[in-house]
This record gives sequence, structure tokens and C-alpha cells, in this order.
Amino acid sequence: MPRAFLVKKPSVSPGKRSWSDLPDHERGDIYIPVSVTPPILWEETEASVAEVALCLSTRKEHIMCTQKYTQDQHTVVSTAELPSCTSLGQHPSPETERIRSSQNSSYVRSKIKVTTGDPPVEAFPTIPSVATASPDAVSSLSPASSSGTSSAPSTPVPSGKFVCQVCQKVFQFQRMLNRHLKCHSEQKRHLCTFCGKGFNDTFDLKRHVRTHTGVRPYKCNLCEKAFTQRCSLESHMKKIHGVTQQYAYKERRTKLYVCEECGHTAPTQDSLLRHLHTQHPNSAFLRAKAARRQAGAAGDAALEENSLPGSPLSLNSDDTAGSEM
DNA sequence: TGCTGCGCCGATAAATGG
DNA sequence: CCATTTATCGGCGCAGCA
Repeated sequence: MPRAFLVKKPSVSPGKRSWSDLPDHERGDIYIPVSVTPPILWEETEASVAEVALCLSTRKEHIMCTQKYTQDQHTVVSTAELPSCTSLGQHPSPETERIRSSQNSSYVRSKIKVTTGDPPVEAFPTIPSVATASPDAVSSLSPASSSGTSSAPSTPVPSGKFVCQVCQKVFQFQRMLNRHLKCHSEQKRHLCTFCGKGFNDTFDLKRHVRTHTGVRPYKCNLCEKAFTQRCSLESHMKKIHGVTQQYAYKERRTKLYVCEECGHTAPTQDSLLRHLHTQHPNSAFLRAKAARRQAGAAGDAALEENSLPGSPLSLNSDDTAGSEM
């Protein structure tokens, strides 16, 4: 399993991305404790959901992963009930919900991937470099800055582009810069309720949660395999079956509604709702939906509580056209 | 109407196991 | 070495808001 699941020594050097440069014991994912929350709170009495989830799938790797988990120095992973194991069509027990919500640890990993157009590493060796950025930059790195009032640490260059004052990257649009700034933030707004890992993006969190729940929406129609991400399926189709998926961009974006409780996929939200009502009447999604109705204008609190990132409720629908696969 | 946040996407990197 | 898994991040569409 990817080291991502091996919660290793928390470190704060997101700028470093060449993991092979580090000794194994120092390498691994770098988790940045969310500054505003206490360190991860592993329950010894309950196994890691991830672990359980992984064990749900019949793969040997899951077992191995579990072993690694328990061996890791930081993770006190006990064996808990995996909420979902749902990839096998099993329904999560009510206990699952409880476990999910109870596991609210706060590790945020920062595995910075520098892609094209990156400045030299020296440009901003580590996130702390933010401190050297302009005050604007620093302020904009806080989640709160994501609100409309934030003034990104941008410097509109003569060409009308926007420059990140942290890494000097240039963006064509302000909002692209705003989005980019999240990468420099140590605070991950979306935490996995299973393992406490943090993400900047809700969808990234959704994807991640699937690794715990075992939900694999992308199924190969030529064999029994299923995948959590579309590109994984595409890669499989291409390499194993020699089939290259071809569809227009728009087609790809056709939504595929995924039940994060059991992995069931539906072409429309209506059908997904029907599925939820019949199969998972107590699902977090339905509860959140109900809470939303009740909350109305005033009670956002209830909604907030029920829509914790990483909770299945926020995972009700997503992804795109899997139908053609 | 324009701006912004959010959700989602694909591309791609990094890592693992067989 | 290859298939697979998982994560990161830039780009884009959409909805909400001033």
C-alpha cells in the first residue's frame, strides 16, 4: 500500500517531494498537524477505520497494510470495525457511523507535488517560507482567506497575470491563484474522519475516503476489477485490455452518482436517492439532507455538524461518467 | 453582471506489491 | 519491471452573492 497510509513522523517540509532521497524511516508521508486542532487522537479501543476498511476487501495487500499500520510508531491502530466494507455490498452498521464521527484525528499530510512551471525548489524550500512572504501572502494562506474578502498575495504583473508571492508562480486568473494558495496553507480544511488526514479539496477527501470504505465506482466491464479513480480504470483498460477510452471532455464530465455507503452507482441523483432511501435509510447523506431542510435559513449549525468533511454524507454523489465503462 | 467559492475533473507523481 | 493504488494540483463549470 502506498505510504500514504503509513502515518509517519509528522514533518513540515512540504517542499520536499523526492521521497527516495530520504531513508525509509524518515520518509513517508509528511503529515502536518493541523495547527488549530490538537494532535491526532487515536482511539486505542477502536481500530482504524482505514485498516478495517482495507481488510474488507479480500486483497492480501490490505492485510499487509494493516500490519504496517500497526507497526508504525505513531499510529496506535487498533482494530476497529470498518465502517464500510461496503465495497462488497455490505451495509455499514450504525456503529459505522459512530466510528466515523468519533474518529476525528487531525493529521494533515502535505505531499507537495510540484508540477510544470514550478519554480526552483530554492524558491520556497518549505512552507515556513510563507513567513518570508508578504503579509498579504501570509494572511491569504489561512482558510479564512478563502472567503471572498481575501486579498490574495498576488501581484498582477503588467500582462494581467497574477503571481503567487510565495512561490512566484504565475496565474492567468485571480481565482486560480486563490486556489493555488491553498497549497501553501498548512491548514487542511477537509479532514478525513477515519484517519484524520487533511485535504484542501472536498473531492480529494472524497476520493481518499474511498480508500477506507472500499467503494470502487469505476468497474471494468471486461473483468471483475474495480477502481476508486477513473484514471486507474483507464490505465487498467489500456494496459490490460488494450482498450483506450475515447470520449469527449463533456462526456467525461457526465456525473456518476456514487453511493459512498456501498459503492452503488446511479445515473441520476433521483435514482441515487431512491437507492439510499431503500438501502441506507439511515445514511449520513439522508440525515444531512433532512437536517438541511430543517435548518433552513437559521440552523446551519446542524448542517455543519452533519456534513463533516470525510463523512459519507458529503460523498453522496460524485465523479463522472462511468457508464461507458 | 462579475466575482468568488466549491465541486469535480484529468494529468501526473510517488509508492507498493507481485 | 509492471500493474495498481493513492495523492497532489491546475483547470474548468456551476451556483451563489454583492
